[in-house]
Amino acid sequence: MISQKAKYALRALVVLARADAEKVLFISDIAEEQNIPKKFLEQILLDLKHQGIVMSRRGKMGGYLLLKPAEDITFGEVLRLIDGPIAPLPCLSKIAYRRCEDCASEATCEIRHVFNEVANVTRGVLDKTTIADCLVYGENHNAAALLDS
Amino acid sequence: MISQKAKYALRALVVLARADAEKVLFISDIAEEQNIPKKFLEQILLDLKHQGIVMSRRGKMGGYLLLKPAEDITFGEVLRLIDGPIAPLPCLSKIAYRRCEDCASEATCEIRHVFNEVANVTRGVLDKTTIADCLVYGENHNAAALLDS
DNA sequence: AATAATCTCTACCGGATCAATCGTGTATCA
DNA sequence: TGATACACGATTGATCCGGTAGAGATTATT
Repeated sequence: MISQKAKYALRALVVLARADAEKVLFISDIAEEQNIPKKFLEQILLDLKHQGIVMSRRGKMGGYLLLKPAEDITFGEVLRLIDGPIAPLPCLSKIAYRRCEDCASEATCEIRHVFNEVANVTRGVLDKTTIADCLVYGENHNAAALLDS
Repeated sequence: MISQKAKYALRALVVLARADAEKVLFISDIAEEQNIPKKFLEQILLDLKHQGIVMSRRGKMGGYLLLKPAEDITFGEVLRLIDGPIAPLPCLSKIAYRRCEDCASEATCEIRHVFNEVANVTRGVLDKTTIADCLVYGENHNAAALLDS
């Protein structure tokens, strides 16, 4: 399960991507559209800003906008920075490798290859999918909403 | 990341699978071989017993053994029962579906398809891999240990 | 019958993490 | 100058994680 925070981050980025480039959006507007607690979203966008994914302008008429094109922001990137490693075991993480202390040896660890395979397939999806790939789904918003109900 | 508990569970099952069928193993022997805190492993094996994966015999000379052949115990099964759903979103779980409260509609949710794809590929690995698939790696234990060091 | 070795089960604990919320500060525009 | 935005650190309450403690039940051995 990914965290609520990561979910919010991804959805906020989609909203920003949907807006015209160069146009700044208020935190409050994004929060309202996506049902995200405003103060929580502040933190999240601040994190994304520190990681160079979005930019902000302060003061009245301030707001947020994407710093990179949506095609260049992958799900993997966002998830790693919000939730940490994607790998299911610390000894398989690329960004935060850590030995399993209780494990005698990585070569003979009985379960490591299985989770290595898991890590590879999930990275396969997450590192190739970008925020831009989500934009199509927002288009016929109303039609889809009807279908779902 | 999977939990420590799940890791222990899987490794304990591998140990049980490696023993002759019908032979009961002490918790303490499994714990020692795999560096698992004994009291914690007690709880884990009890869980696995309640789920019908292992059997126990009480009293002196008691112990645990597999209730099903190792080929029939999948990683997915064990992970679901220890760590809960494999799906990265509650609205994608098969064993514990739950609507995302903040999400307006599943059909228009911008990120749902991406995580659905993730869920499918990870389930693809975890539900086809069994405890028996791990047994080969334990065989030339010593050779592999040397290579790893 | 006593004893020792095992599993059974419930309760508990400290620390970490999660999902927010609060409050204050700072920049900017009208 | 005042209103409106973001900036940022602190705090909170709930839950989970990893593990420990201890009493009890069951069985084998002596």
